[in-house]
Order: sequence, then C-alpha cells, then structure tokens
Amino acid sequence: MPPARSGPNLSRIATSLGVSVATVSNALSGKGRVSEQLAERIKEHAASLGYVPSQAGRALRTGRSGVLGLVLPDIANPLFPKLAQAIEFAATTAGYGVLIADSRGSVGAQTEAINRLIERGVEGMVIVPRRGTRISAASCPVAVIDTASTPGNTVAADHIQGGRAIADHLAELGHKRILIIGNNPGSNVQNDRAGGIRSGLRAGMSSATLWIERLERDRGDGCPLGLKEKVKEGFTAFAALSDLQALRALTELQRDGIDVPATASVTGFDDLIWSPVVTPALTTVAMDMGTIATIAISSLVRTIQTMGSREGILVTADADRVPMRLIARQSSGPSALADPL
Amino acid sequence: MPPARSGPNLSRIATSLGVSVATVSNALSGKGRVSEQLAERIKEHAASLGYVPSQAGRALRTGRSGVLGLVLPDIANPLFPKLAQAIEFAATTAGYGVLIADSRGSVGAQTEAINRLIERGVEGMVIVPRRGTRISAASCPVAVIDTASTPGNTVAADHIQGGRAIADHLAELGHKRILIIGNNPGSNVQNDRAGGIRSGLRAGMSSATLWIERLERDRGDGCPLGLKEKVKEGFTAFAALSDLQALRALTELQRDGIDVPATASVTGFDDLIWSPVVTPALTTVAMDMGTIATIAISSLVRTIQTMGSREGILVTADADRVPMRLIARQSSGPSALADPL
DNA sequence: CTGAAAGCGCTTACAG
DNA sequence: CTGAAAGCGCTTACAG
Repeated sequence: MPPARSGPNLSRIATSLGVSVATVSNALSGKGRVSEQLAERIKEHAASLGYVPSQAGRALRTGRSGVLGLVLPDIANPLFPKLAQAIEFAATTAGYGVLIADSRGSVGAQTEAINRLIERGVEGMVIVPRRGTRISAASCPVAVIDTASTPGNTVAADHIQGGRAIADHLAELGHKRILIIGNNPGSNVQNDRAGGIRSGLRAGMSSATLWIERLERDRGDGCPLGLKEKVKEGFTAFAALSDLQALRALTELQRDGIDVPATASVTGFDDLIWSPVVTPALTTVAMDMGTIATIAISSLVRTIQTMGSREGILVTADADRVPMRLIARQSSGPSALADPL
Repeated sequence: MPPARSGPNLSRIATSLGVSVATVSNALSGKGRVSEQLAERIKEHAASLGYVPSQAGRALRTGRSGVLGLVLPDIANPLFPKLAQAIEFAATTAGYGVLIADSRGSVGAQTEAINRLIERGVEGMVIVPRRGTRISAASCPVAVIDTASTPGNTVAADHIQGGRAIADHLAELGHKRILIIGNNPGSNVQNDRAGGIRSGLRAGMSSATLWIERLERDRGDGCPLGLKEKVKEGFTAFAALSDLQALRALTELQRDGIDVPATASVTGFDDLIWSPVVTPALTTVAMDMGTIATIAISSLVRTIQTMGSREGILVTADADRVPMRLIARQSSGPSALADPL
C-alpha cells in the first residue's frame, strides 16, 4: 500500500465535513459551481487544518508540474546571480518554481544538466548555453539566452549597442585613443561588445585591443597588463569588456601611480557588484536582466500553454534584443547590497 | 479524462513487449526479481523509446518528490553563487533536485519563499536565514546555514577562527596597528570575524574598528573612508570583514597614492571572485563552501530518510563549525573564471 | 448545487 | 520469475 501523507488531503477534509472530494476541490480552486457558504466553510476548514495541496497528485492529474528549469554554464560567474534572481522572480510571478542546474565544466555536463531537469519533469527551461554549443533537442520548450548574434537565440542583451554606448561616452569625454581590454577573443559576447565600441568611434578616434588570455599565454598567468606603457603610448581610455577586467585595469593603473580618472578613464560592462564600490566608481554598461528574464519566461510560458511541454522546440520572442544601459559614475557610492547575515 | 502524456509510459512499454507494467517497473528499477534476459530486453526497449519516468507518478506513489529547496536572503549577493553552486552539486550527487527561492527584501518575503517551496512539495530545505530571523516551523526538515554563534544553526563557517587566521597573518607580517573595516555592526558574521581578529592579536598589537554604515550615515553614501589619515595615524594593516570592503579600501588607498602592500596591507574575507584579479591580489579567508554544503545536504537527507519529510524539525550535524582557510596572495593571478559566453 | 467515478503513472505487497 | 490489483491525491466530465 502506498504511504499515506502525514498532512491532510482532500479526502480527509471532505469526510470531516461530510461532503465529497469533488466539492472540496471545486471550492478550493474556486472553479466549481459550489454555493458561496459551503465554499467558505470548506476554505476555512482547509486552512485550519493547514492543508497544502499535493503537487504530485495535481501534476499527475493535470500533466503540469509547475516547475521550470534554469541551466547556467557556471553559477559562480558574477554575471549570473542577477540573472538567476531575475529569472526566479519572473517565474514566481508566473506561478512557476525554478529548478537550477549547473553545466559547469563541459558540454557533457550541460547535456547531463538538461537531462536531469527533464527527469525532474520541468515543463520548460531557460538555458544560458555554454560557449560554442547549440541546444538541439531537449524534449521540452527551451528559451535560450545568449548573444543576439548567436543563431538559435530567444532573447539577448544588445551587446553591440552597449559597446556603442561606451564609445559615445568616451567620445564625449574627449578621448581619442581607446584600448579595448578583453579576456578571450573566442567569446561572442566580448566580440560583440568590442565590435560595438569600434563601430561607435568617431572621426579622429582610434582603438587597439588587448586580449588578456593571449598575453597571459606568453607571459604567464597574472602578468601585468602593461597599461602604464599604454598610457605613455597615448591611450587615455581603457574600455574593458567586463567589469572584472576593468577592475584589473583600474587597480594596475592606480598601483602604477596613474590617476584615474584624471589621466586615464576606465570603463567596464555588466554593472557587477563592485562597480559602484571602487574608488573611483566604475562607469559601466548594464544588461537589463529584469527585462531579459521577463521576456524569456513569458515567451516560454506562452509556448508551454500553446504547444504543451513535450515538444522540444526553441522558444522565440517578439523582441529579442534588449538594449543595454550606460551607468556613468564619477564618484563612489554605496553598494546596493545589504548585509544579509 | 486526465490528459495522456505524449511520451511513453510503463504501460506502453509493457503492452508493446507483451509483459506487465509491474515487470517493466521492476526491470527498470533493478529491484525486482526479473530474469536477466527479460530485464535486458525491457531496458533496451525503454531506452529506444526514450522513456523518461514520470516524477509525478513516482512522487505520488512513493511520497517522495526528490526535490530540496534552497532559500537565500539575496541571490545577487556575491557570497551566494559559490554556496548555491556547492549546494546544487551536493544535492545532485545525493540524487535531489534544487528549487531556489529568493527571500530578498523582507522577513515576509522569506516566509513566502518558504511557503512556496512547501507548496512545491520539497522534502526538505536549506535556508540561509535573513539576519535576525529565526526559522520556526516550516513543516519539513530544515538545515540552517548561519553563523556558529547563532542559536538554531545546522552548520556554519568558523568566522571567529577565520578572524584569528587574519590576525596571525598580519602578526607574522609585523603589523602592529590594525584597522578593522566592517560595514554593519549588526551583522553576526561581521561581529564574529571582527572578534576573531581582535582575539588573535598578539602582545604589542592593537586594533580599531571602522563601521562603514555608521560613517556613511554621518557623511553620506559613498564618502571616502579617510584611510590616508589612518595611515598617518600609524595604521599599517586594513583588515576588511569582506572582500567587498577590502576592495573599497584598496582602491581608496591606491587612489590616494599609498603603496599597497609596501606601505599598508589590505586583507579581506570570502575569496570573492575579484580577490585574485586585483593588483595587488588580495589576501583573504575563504569559507569552505563545498564542506558546508556537503554537511548541510547530507544531514538534511539523513533526517528526511529517518524522520520523513513532514516534520518541521531543525536538522543537526555532527560537525557544525567548518574551519576557514587563509589564502595569502602576494601577486595577482588569473581569475578561476572561464568566460562562459 | 453536489456527488460518484474515472484515471493520470507509478511502485509494491501479494498471488500464482 | 511474472502478473493482477490496489492505491498515492488530485481534477474533471458527467450524472443527478
């Protein structure tokens, strides 16, 4: 015999009230045609008993688990907390729970993560794919968050426009020689951002690009970026493709006695947690995670409701490029962060 | 009539093979007493059909959802990605999925988050409580990750010992006057860490403490910490209670022309993502998230298996204080972070 | 307005 | 070694 739940169920409520389970179900869901008074009595009784409907029973009956999956290439990446938070909020608002899965390490791990979520019965999932991977068949609707220039994408920040926003900002500050600092030339995001910066340069401006990974391959991990020399060569602006690289640039410049922002400007991307905290505070370009998450989740949910959850299709959104927002900072401010503990 | 799944189920496999569902179930689970050959044939057929067992059916029958909850006070906090990643890994290893819930903003949000997870049918949950809250009744086993000095705690990093490790480190570098830099004097974590530092000072060493929140209340958000003056007063070491504050201190010192580490040392806590990346790299003390997560999850799972999942009890662990680890850095290194996109 | 009944997919105790 | 049957808790189409 299957194990009985320790909590109350519909049947318990029904018998203790002398009505049928159908009536209780209808009363609690508000759907049924149950008299006002009876419904009220049932709701009260259920509440007093601390009744919590069984997801398993409901899911089995309706075929809907009420859960979505979120696959991240590396939860520990500083970019993802904001995304995860936004996704969790959007999903909760839409009445769904979120199961997380980390595809850290390899494409194989990504496939396993996806399969785990399928086995857990998610109705759909949001995937931030590992670089260079294309999500093929997941046997449920999938919303992909990636660069807009990646084929098979549901929604993305407009990294190219974000790059242009940086170029505009630097142009208005009067900079002529820009050093773009990226980590990895194989990254679509970084390439889009770098391309955006270059395309936004105005007459008389020029740029060069420093890829840290290449530099470190030659000179060893953690080597200086040699920015002091770049300043001597005439670069006055250092446009990092992520706040992490911006931080590295800023501290190296300051360590070498270069006054930021008087002598050189440093900008970043992503508005990571530390960008308002450092001295001087970092000008950066932020992805609108709330909008991205809302689009991803609402498109996903709409697809599920239309097509069901067993079709392995890529979800599309009406607007798939979300503009990035320049956050120009001059002085340090407080972190938005309260101490939670 | 309830909606049929589009995918294959046990019954489909059974009829197409001319055996009973019981036999298919037994063969696939490996539990039953099914002949080797038949079991093999069934497994092959199930695989070729792409059979994925229904969690809903299984959960309803066994009373076990196979899902745990994770409640975080603020997913966007830089400390939590590592924790979430470690929890996800430990839970996956134990055969559980992880539903996340953000209790951002208020105690009410925390209660709602817990209730949402209960409604989703989690068998137990890991909670990092909001500061000052005590988790009372959650109607399922709960593992609490908090400071060791908080009552009603399952497992915690030993922040006091971590503070002593910083004091030791600074003592060995020959520092005498230590400025402890915290944000919020109401934080248990920060107080434990500060207390640990103070208790680890040796003869001839002394400390003062700067609480940023108090300073900003007087002088405005984002005001300078005035560390240059502190250097003049004779402080040579700045021991921040988090890497975020350490970063603020480091950049302010550098901006003001103070050579770190030649003139002043800066240390932090938590080994956040940027600590190896800044120049000079940050010495810090790290929580052992892997161990903490493993203890939390294994204690939780053990409790669930022993007591079931409908008792609202606080899980206890054998070892509840996990030592922190000093990471002494002298020069910058690469971030452990690969570009995922 | 209310109830009896079917059935979602699974596992397990029991019978053969 | 294999199968028939019960039942986990729910929702819904149908009957009254």
